[in-house]
Amino acid sequence: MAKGTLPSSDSLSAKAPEERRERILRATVDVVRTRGFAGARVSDIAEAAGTSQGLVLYHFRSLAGALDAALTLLEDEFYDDLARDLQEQVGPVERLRHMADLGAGLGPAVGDWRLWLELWVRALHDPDARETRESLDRRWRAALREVIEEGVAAGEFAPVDADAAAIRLASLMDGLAIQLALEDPDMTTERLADLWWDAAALELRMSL
Amino acid sequence: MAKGTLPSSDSLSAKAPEERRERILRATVDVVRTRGFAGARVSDIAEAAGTSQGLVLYHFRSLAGALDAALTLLEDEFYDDLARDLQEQVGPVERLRHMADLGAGLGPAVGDWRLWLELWVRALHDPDARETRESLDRRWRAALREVIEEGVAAGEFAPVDADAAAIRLASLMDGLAIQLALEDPDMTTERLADLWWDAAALELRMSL
DNA sequence: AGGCTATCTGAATGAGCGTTCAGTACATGC
DNA sequence: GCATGTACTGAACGCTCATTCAGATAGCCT
Repeated sequence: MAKGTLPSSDSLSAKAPEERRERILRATVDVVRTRGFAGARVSDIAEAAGTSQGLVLYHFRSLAGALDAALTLLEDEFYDDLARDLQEQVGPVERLRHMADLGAGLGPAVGDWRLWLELWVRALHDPDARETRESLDRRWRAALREVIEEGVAAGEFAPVDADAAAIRLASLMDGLAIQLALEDPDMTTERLADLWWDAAALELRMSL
Repeated sequence: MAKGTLPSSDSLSAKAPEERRERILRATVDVVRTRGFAGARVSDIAEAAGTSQGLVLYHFRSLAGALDAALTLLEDEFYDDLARDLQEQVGPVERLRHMADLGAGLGPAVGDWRLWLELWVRALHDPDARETRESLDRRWRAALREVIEEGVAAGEFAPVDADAAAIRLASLMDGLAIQLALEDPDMTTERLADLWWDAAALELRMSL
């Protein structure tokens, strides 16, 4: 007992290999979150996952491979979370309100904005990351545009240019989130949600 | 001839040491712009400056020292450029218009948004960078707020909450600029300037 | 002239880190 | 039971890169 691979009767393992792989992926995301893409070391990941360095490389071929895999995991989860989250809301106003909360980091979905910052900078130099972030952004913007169009159709919002409104509101969210991620003294989650919501009201001529 | 340090009679040098130091600083900024903070190597800087690695370390003690110095150079120039640039404009509307152009990367001032992205991420992990970016942001936001207050006082803008409007417009600029920096297919300098200007018009109830 | 200091170079050093590899343990099929 | 493949480990390798260092050069003071 108490050695490398544990037999199926032990407390850990079970369907060991896949579970292990998953653990490493989670660990990779965590490490990127705290150390950043540039600061992520194989040893950090291994330690965070409770495995050897060798295993990280065994499953993902290289550090870059692990980082890429973590990126796509993130992308997939973002899609799923966003879709599920928005389905739960009923009208356009509620959905929009919910998106404000998501951006402010309240919902479980989007996760940490620090990761987004990291992704952006990695996208500056890595084509894979560039594509991932573009895809994520498109998705988020499209969701926003749909909500806006829905609201316009329902007569809850003024008949605005949905495309422009969506890109502006999405960008505003990004910009506000930067301050939040960097812990700017005059930005909090509540203030972010308020500022964004007010901007949305203005943009869409909602009666507050 | 054609060896290490050149005598004062030669085509280069003159007040050599300071000039050399400056060259290295410029080179550092350039390298960060293209390779990023994380990718900047002493050898890159030396090569870009046309000097030896040794000299970079001689002047700045360490790579981190050079990066820090480049950061403060950036900060100083940003202040100067911004102040000078805005002084040249006459009314609040012109100034605001000018800020839109600055953000879009037209003026010579602000420089590349890629650098800002890099700064943000560095700020996530380095306290010095955090302070620099906070200071830069405060400055930019303050300038924006002043222009807004000026416009409100002159009756050109509606009597809005200048603080909220400034932080929103500044954040929107950041968010839009991210797309620009990442060369998102549906963002251009013109579109950025337009989107931002429209948002400002909306926010401040300017009659277009 | 002869030290002294500032400036500058190129090679050497050594640490950090990704990747490779030889080997162990276990499971499965024969 | 034996071979084979998968999962996994820890040590070793080798490369990149910041930093150190032993000089070289040129002005400056005396």
